[in-house]
Amino acid sequence: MSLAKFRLDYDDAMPPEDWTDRHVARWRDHWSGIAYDDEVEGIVTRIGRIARYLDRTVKDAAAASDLQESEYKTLHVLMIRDTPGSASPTELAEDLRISGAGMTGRLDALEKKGWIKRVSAIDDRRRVIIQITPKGTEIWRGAMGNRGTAEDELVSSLSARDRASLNRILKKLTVYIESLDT
Amino acid sequence: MSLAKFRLDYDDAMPPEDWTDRHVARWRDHWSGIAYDDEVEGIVTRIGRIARYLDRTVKDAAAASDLQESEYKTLHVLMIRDTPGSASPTELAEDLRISGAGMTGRLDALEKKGWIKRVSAIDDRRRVIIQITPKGTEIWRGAMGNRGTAEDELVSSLSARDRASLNRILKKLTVYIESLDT
DNA sequence: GACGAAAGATTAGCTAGCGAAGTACTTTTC
DNA sequence: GAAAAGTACTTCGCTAGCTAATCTTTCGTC
Repeated sequence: MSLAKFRLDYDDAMPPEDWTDRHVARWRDHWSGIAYDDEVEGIVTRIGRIARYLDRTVKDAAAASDLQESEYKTLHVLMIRDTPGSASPTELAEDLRISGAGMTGRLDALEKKGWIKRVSAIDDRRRVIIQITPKGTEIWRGAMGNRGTAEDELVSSLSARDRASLNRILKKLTVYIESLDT
Repeated sequence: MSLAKFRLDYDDAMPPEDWTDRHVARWRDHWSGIAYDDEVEGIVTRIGRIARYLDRTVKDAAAASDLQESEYKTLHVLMIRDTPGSASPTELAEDLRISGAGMTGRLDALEKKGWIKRVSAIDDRRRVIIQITPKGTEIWRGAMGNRGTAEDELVSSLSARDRASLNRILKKLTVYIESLDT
């Protein structure tokens, strides 16, 4: 009980100043005529900075396995689906939010390295099925390991209680966002 | 008091299922041999998705003022500094995290449109000073207005209490991240 | 105070990804 | 059952941004 109380106090203490605090303080005054809210700006800016950090960790994890970020991400979306390691170029392009033309380029490179292969679908010969190879699976798994570490370390700088709160509140935001696009 | 209690209950209620929940459920099993934590994955994935949504709102805000995202962002970093509307190409390139060469290209385009001008520094003639023009300021302010709206709407889907908690917890993460890079 | 090193910006050549057009199939429609 | 419309992927030409090289000016030091 007193432990719980201690935890509460500990969690609720405001952390020291960060880059965003300085940014907000500097910018508060320059928005004359435009609606401005410190708290909104703080949340939005911090989410942006955290996301950028996470992107960087993905890039580093890829580099540690001698992969380009785009190569890692392509293998990744190929693996994290209902049918792991198997998908059409169109599906992958949608997941990666790149064009079909861009996808062809990426797949060409991956195929040349022997990490995926193209097989044509028997039932519909317009379609191509991308299949990850054992070599591709192995290299993806390697990068995956490095990546987890950095994410775990970031999140473990929070108490269990903060982790749960954060997840809950973030989910409110994603639920809102997902309710927007029909 | 009873209102406060109600709010507490309301805030703490788990929101409905989102994309990330489905993603986590689907992927929990496929990580055999790799450390995996639902909560970490949830936080990381949600932050990524929210950041992407925010990026999209910036892009839309820019488009609504007939600006390319890169044009808006360039004007933006030029405006949000200690000396608003005035900076060197190198400083801008650092803020935008693009190369010097890329910066030259962007500035060429903005100068042609009459939104910035290059003046050379009197004290150090290697340096070029980028100055925003009144026309540039006006177009930036326009895009700025649209942008705030979407961000405000997103954040206002949270209670005041959740907003404060979120900001506090995010700040712990940014403090951690900023402690990493020396 | 001269000359090599450094700094700031630009130019040159390259690459990834884009949109639009093209190719090869499949489905719909009359 | 053949023409028209639609779908899946690839090719083509272009653009933005990258690295490396260059040009101009300034700084440091002997």
